[in-house]
Amino acid sequence: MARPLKALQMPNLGESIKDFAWRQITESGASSLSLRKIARELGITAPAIYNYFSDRDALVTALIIDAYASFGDCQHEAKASFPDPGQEVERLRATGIAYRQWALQYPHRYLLIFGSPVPGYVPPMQELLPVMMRSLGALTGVIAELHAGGRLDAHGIPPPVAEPGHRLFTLMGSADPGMLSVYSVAMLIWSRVHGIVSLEVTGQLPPFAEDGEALYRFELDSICRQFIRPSVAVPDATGFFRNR
Amino acid sequence: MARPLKALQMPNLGESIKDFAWRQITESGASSLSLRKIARELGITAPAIYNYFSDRDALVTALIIDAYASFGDCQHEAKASFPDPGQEVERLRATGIAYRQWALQYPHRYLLIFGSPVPGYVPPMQELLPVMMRSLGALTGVIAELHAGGRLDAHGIPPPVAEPGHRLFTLMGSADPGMLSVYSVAMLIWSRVHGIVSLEVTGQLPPFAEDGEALYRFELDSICRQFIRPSVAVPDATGFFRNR
DNA sequence: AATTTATATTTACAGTGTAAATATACTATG
DNA sequence: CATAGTATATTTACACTGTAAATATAAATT
Repeated sequence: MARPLKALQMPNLGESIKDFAWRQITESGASSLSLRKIARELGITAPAIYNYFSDRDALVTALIIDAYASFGDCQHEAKASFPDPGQEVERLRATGIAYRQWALQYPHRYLLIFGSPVPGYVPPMQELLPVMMRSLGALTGVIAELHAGGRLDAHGIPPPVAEPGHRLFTLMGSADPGMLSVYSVAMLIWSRVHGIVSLEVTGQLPPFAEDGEALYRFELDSICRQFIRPSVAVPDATGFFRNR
Repeated sequence: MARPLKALQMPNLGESIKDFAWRQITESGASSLSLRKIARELGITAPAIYNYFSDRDALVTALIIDAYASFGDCQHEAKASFPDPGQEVERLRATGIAYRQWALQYPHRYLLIFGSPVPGYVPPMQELLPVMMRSLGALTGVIAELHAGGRLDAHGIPPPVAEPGHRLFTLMGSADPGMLSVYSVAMLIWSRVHGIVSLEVTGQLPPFAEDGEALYRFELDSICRQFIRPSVAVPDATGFFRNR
C-alpha cells in the first residue's frame, strides 16, 4: 500500500501531529519528543510527518508558537478583566498573577518557551518575534496605560538604545521616545516575574523556599510599590508625586 | 588488542573525559553532548567511558557539580573582596556583579546549571543540594551579616515554612527562627538576579532591550534600596530606621 | 483520459546510549 | 613463582533517533 483511501485518512493530520506531540511532551517532557513515536501512535510511518513539517525543528517551532498563543491569550484576558480607566493597578496585578498561574498550569508549555529543552533546537527568532511581542504586549500595554495616567514611576530607569523605526516603537504603538523608559520598566518587571516563576517551575525553589505563592505575592507587591505612584491628588508632606 | 599498556594509557582519563565534555559543550552546546564523540576524540571506544561514569547522566552530574564549584568559588571570592565590617552593602553588590559576570563568562556552565539542556537528564537533587547550598551560601551569608548589623529591611517578607532541624537552619548557620525571613530575602534577591541574567544569557533580552548591563545595575540598585536601611545614626525627619 | 500534485510507504544511512561478552594488563595472594 | 582476581579496555550487538531518496498510488487538475 502506498497511500490509504481518503475515507480512511485522518482528517487534519497536521493538527493531530501537534496534539500527539503535546501529549508526549506533557507525559515525558519536551526532551523526549520523537517523530517516530508520534507516527507510531498515529498509525503512520515517520517520514509521513515530513509532509506537514519540513523538520523536527519546524514541528517544535509550531508547538512554541501555539504555546505563545496560549500564553498571550492568558495575558491579554487577564489584562482585559480590569478594563475600566482607574483600574490600571489591578490590571497590572492581574497579568502578574496570570503569568504564574499559566506557568504552573502548563509547565511544559512554559519550559518549551523559556527553557531550552529540545536537544539541538535553536529558536528561529525572526519567526517567533511576532508571537513573543504579542504576549509581551499585554504587559507593555498596562505599563503604557499607567504612564498615560501619570501613575508610572520610571525615574532612574535606563532607556533602551533604539533609533527611530526600531521595533520597540511598533511594540509600544507610539513613536514617542519618552515611551522607551516605559518599555524598560516592562522588561524589568518581566525579568522579576520570570525569575521567580522559572525557579519555581524548574523545581529549584522548593528545596529552599516551599511556599512559592507567598513569595510571589510579596514580589508583585514590591513591584507595584516600586513602579506605581500613589493615586493622584494625594500629596504627601513634601510634595506631589514624590513617593520615593 | 584488549587493553593498552599502562605507559600508553592517558593519565587521569576520568578528568580528560570531563575536559573533552566541557570543550564539546562550549563548542556546540550542552544538548549535543555525545559519549561516542568524546571517546572518538580521546582515541578510545565509547563503552570505555563506563569505567569512569556509570551513566551519561552521571557524567552530566559531575559536570554540573564542577560548574557549581566554579560558580560558588566566584561568589565567595566576590564576597571576600569586601571583608571588613561596615562593607556589607559593597559586599552584596559585589556578589551581584559577580553573578552576572560569571554567567556571561561561562554561559554554557550557567545554562547547564540553570537551564534544562541535556535531553533526558533529570538532576539528582539529593546529590546536587550540597553544591547548590554552598554557592547560595555566599548570598545568604551577606544577607545574614546585613541582618546582624541591623541594616536589613525584611518587613513584610513571608518566612519559609520550616520546622526545627530543617536544612535551611544549617544553611543559615543558625537555629534562630527569626533568620528565616532573612533567608526569604536571599531567595527574592536570587530570583531577581537570576531572572534578568537568565533572560540575557538565553538571548531573550537582546531582541527587546540591548543594554543588559545598564538594566542590571539598575536592578542591583533597586534591590539595595528595597532591602537595605540607610546607615545607622542617620535619622530622617520622621524617625530612625524608617526608610519606607 | 492524461497529467500533475499530494500523500503515503519502503528502504536505507548515520548517528545515539548502553548492555553483554570477551580479552588483556596489572595487582595481590598462596 | 604461579595463579587468581581485578581493572580497563575492546568487540559486538540492540534498540533507538532524525531524515534523505526512491517509489507508489489516490485525488485533483487540465
